[in-house]
Amino acid sequence: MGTASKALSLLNYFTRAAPKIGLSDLARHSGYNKATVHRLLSELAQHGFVEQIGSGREYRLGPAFLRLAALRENAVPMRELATQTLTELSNTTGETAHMSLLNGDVLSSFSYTYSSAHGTMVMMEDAEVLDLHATSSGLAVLAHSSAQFIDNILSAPLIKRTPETETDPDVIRAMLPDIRATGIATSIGGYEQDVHSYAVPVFDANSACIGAVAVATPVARMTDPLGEQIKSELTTRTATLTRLLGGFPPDTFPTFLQANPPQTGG
Amino acid sequence: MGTASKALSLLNYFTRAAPKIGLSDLARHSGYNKATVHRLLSELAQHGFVEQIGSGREYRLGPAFLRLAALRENAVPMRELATQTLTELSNTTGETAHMSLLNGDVLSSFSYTYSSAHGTMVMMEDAEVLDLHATSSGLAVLAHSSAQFIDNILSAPLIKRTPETETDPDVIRAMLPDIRATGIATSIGGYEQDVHSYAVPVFDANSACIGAVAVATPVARMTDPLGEQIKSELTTRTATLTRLLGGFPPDTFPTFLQANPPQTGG
DNA sequence: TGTATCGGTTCATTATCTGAACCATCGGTT
DNA sequence: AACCGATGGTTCAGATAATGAACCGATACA
Repeated sequence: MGTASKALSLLNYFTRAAPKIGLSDLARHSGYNKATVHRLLSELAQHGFVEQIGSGREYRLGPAFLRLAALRENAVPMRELATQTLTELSNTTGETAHMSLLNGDVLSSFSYTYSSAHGTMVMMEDAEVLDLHATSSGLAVLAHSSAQFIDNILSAPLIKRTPETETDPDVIRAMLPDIRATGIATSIGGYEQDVHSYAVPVFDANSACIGAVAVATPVARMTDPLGEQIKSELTTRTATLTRLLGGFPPDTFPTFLQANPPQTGG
Repeated sequence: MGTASKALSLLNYFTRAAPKIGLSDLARHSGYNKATVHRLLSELAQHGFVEQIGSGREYRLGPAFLRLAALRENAVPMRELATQTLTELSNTTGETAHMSLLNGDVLSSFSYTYSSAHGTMVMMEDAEVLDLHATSSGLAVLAHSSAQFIDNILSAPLIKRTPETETDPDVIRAMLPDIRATGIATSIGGYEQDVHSYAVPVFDANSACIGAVAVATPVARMTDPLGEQIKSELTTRTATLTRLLGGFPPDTFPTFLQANPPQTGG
């Protein structure tokens, strides 16, 4: 692995739950030598990607991301388009809609909208990391990723979030062809107990899967008719979003689901 | 320079004006070998920090920044506090207020608010890079930075943004003691013609200068009374903001400007 | 057809990164 | 006060990964 990758991978250990991390902790988690981590952190700090809190204390993410995120959003106004689609989805289904994006091999929530139709709703958090094996969004992404990526993810230890979480790589692998064929991934209580969700993939201009859009309901509220409605709204609106973002579903993606049938030629 | 720094420094070439950059361009601008740039970009791409647009085409900033910016904002809710201060500033002065943050050696606009008091206002852009030598914010930051940092900035070529832009390092250096003594930096038409601005520095918990808050008016509107009012509002409110952000002005910073006089002991 | 780009790749050379062992410091315990 | 087990940070010989000139294939243009 390249040195730059090592530096960048350190950033993945900062989460909502662990916004500040000490040098030794980071060395332990990453498996790198303390001296290495220190040097990488120094370089990251030089560019504002991390910063130290007290004098000689823990590290946290730096202000550079605010600038770069603004530039990214200016170049690719994803959030705006996504929020629009999600709002439509949560309005028409009366449930929570969210979009997640793949950053390297980390899938994290990007945007979400709630409906005011019910007293209980599935709640989301910004930048929450979604397990690829334990969420409908994760499965949707996995199903449309390269064999190498799938191997990479499934060969790592799979966390058992709930009693319902499937952690057998072979079982998960066996689920993917069906997800590919239908274009829809499902999760019932695999990530959070009492949450039932459907997800469909989002693709970029190279037809690579970059994330997913999902609609989640409390398990008790998910009936067959609601499920059908959600799947229908989800597939058509997400197909539109993919196109708005400049992306194209791959040839293998079930086209009967798309909002507009593909043009022959052009 | 470390390899990680080289990778990170590539990100600085992406701007609002140049959101997409090709491999050869990036190699030229950075001065690194094309093979090196390619390898670094590949590593950045692996982690979602850059992405390629078509098949084998230009690069742009990746989606990882959205996630990391959300985490940063969650850990350090700067934007919220800054926006509040800026809103007060633009309301009481009737002019444009903005805050900039230092990322490594790049100062960029972070947040800004307008007033509706006049028909013409100084306009700002998100993530706009502000020249350290040619803006009041930049001078405020420079004046409270280390000698090494100042040397580093002033030894590089200084862009002449307008006919009024001061580009002589020695002249700029001679301005700094006065800025340090008064706590306020001024720029009249040095960055954008017809813009007069005052800026004061913001400090972190280590008393390092992390950015600046400024109020900018059209040159024609800046009278002595307005200037005095702006400087007064700017210093007191920014001192409060620094404290809210968990920072402390250094001992050398003129304390008579601060909102609350420092406590002896504690 | 010829030229000048482009993005991307190769591989011997070499510069950079690595990591065990080392400080100095801090907080808690005895 | 002495000890312990942490912490963040530093050193330097040896291991490893970064480097860059030259290369390739593709594309665009005249």
